[in-house]
Amino acid sequence: MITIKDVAKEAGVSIATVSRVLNNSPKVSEETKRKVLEAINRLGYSPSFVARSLAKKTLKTNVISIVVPFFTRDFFMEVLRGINSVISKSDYSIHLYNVERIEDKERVFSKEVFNRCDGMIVVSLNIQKKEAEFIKETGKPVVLVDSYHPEFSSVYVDNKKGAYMAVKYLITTGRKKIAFVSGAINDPLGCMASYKRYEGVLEALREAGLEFNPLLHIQTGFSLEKGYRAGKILLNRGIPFDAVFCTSDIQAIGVMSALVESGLKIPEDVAIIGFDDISDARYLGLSTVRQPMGEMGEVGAKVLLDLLLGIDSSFIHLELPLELVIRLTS
Amino acid sequence: MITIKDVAKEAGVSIATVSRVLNNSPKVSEETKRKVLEAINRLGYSPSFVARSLAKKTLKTNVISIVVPFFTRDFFMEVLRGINSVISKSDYSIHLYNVERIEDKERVFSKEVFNRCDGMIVVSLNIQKKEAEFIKETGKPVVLVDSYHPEFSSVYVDNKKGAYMAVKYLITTGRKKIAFVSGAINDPLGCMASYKRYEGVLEALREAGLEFNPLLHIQTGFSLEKGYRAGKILLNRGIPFDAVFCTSDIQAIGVMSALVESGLKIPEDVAIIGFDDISDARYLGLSTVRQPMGEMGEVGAKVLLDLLLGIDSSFIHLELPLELVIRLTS
DNA sequence: AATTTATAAGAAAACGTTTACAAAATGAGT
DNA sequence: ACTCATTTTGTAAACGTTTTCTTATAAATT
Repeated sequence: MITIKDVAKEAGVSIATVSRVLNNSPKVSEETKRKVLEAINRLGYSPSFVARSLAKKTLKTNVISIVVPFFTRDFFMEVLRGINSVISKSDYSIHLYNVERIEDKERVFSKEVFNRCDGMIVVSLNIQKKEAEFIKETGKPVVLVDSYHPEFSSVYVDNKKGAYMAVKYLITTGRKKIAFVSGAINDPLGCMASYKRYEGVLEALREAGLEFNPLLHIQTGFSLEKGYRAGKILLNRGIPFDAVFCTSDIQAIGVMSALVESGLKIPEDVAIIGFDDISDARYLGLSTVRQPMGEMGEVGAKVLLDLLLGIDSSFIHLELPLELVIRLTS
Repeated sequence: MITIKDVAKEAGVSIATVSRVLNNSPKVSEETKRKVLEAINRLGYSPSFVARSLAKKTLKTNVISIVVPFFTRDFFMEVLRGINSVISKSDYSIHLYNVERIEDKERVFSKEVFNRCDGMIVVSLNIQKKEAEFIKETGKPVVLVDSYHPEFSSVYVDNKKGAYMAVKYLITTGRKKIAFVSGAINDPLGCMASYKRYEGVLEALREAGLEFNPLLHIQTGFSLEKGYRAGKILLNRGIPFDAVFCTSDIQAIGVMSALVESGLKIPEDVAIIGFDDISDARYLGLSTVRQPMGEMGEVGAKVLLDLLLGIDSSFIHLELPLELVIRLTS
């Protein structure tokens, strides 16, 4: 391994000078700078990141940790794409932590992880009191995407309102028996989206004087298959319904295929509205509540980058708008 | 910041002893071990990763770099999921590099990146001679997923054969004018999949004495929208075709919706076969060439983990099988 | 020419660990 | 009680940088 010493010898200067060139300190003559640069080139030297971090007071790692549950889901993919599009233009690289179980979450909020990065983006996970304290102690900036906490910069949408808009629209267009396919209302990892959307559904129904029928509510996973099964279950229960609101497009697509399979016409017999507006939704003509997935990621990443630059004024709580997109299924 | 010195003082021993406890060296009495552990606990000490790496000869980072182009595409997502499912069980964490442009690729094969990880998984990218030499120099293990190079462990499928199977099937079932929707044949990043599949198409046609009509070949991106447009273009050209083979399911779904929109019946008028077998394919009844996306990732990650353990016998060139899945579109 | 001031370069002390080596402490065998 | 081996502990030298002092050199002021 080639070290700064080798470079110093090759260039005929001291290691201090080499270091200064490396950190382009102004206090070094053009002449020696050239010599050192040449030596570096000749030897193909690249400074040890580890030694560097140790010597500098500030343990800069140039790494941003991203914590995301089930990162293979469409929503998280889109958020990740947004984050990545910003970060890949900086000189930070990405540490990715996929959390699917409680243990994973615990592992992430540890010194080991925080020691190795300069900042963190947490997607969709709720920050508990203990975790918040821990983060504060590390002193490193953390921004929340699709989640809210008073003490951390957050970029999010109003999930309750989104669901409210969708269900209200269904009601306005004459639907009276509205089924609801959601993720787990009490998510063990603390993803609040399903819960908030549940609240929105309740509010819209209450406002219209309609009753919420728990038998028309299915809690299930975020996949096409799970949506398909939810559709089957709803049909099997034999309770009539004329609309389905789903907490994700992928579930909605699954529900839709189950209904179509049973000979139901959409939207004549049953209207369907999803959530997210993934690209498939456009092509399938699925009505949905569009949330700016990529943008949430982008904005979150930008905010973190600013915080890392020390721009404290970039602390922010930003709500991005949702949009009800009506297509062919409602 | 709490250092090993503080712990030593608190426990009333020397820093060497603390270090021994940390690295659970056998040469330390139970009694002192307990004292040290207590002190560590009391102080909430966590060793500096950076100092540690510097002191150890072997600069272990406990990081695995994953290099993947356009990681938001279904195929790469599935591969990533496979990789992650293995790595998340180890104590390695993941550095993710998304490469979309040539510059990105150059940036990745650099000392800066290799210094910060113990090994690398490269997905779908072709390794050039220069890059291979560079990697060899670093001495760090690299495994290739969905790509092949004689000098590196590789896990891959036979793309040529996959395309051959699909097209041969179409021919066997009476199709004569077969369109081909692919990614770029000469991918600037060196993804060989489209090229290999192109070869497979040519071979199947030649074998059957059919001619390849370049006007029935569209090179485009891997998205539903691009597939949709490809379908439109094919229709607009006015050249009759009775089948379409696509290099990905997502393109196939796009093509399909364009054809259906024009009133064509599938598979009566036009048969369609995709590639990948993403979950949507099953629900949409899309015929396809299934490749074990998740498994490629899993196996690749396992091989890398073994190599990192120093098990040199785990160097491997492994071809995983493809399977032609016939559903409703062919 | 002698003094001061700027500027450029070097010497050496950090940074927080690990580890080879030396030194105690313990215990067994006489 | 005395040596010798064995275990446990401490001391100090690495690891590859940065950075604070110094010091040497050149330029500017008297």
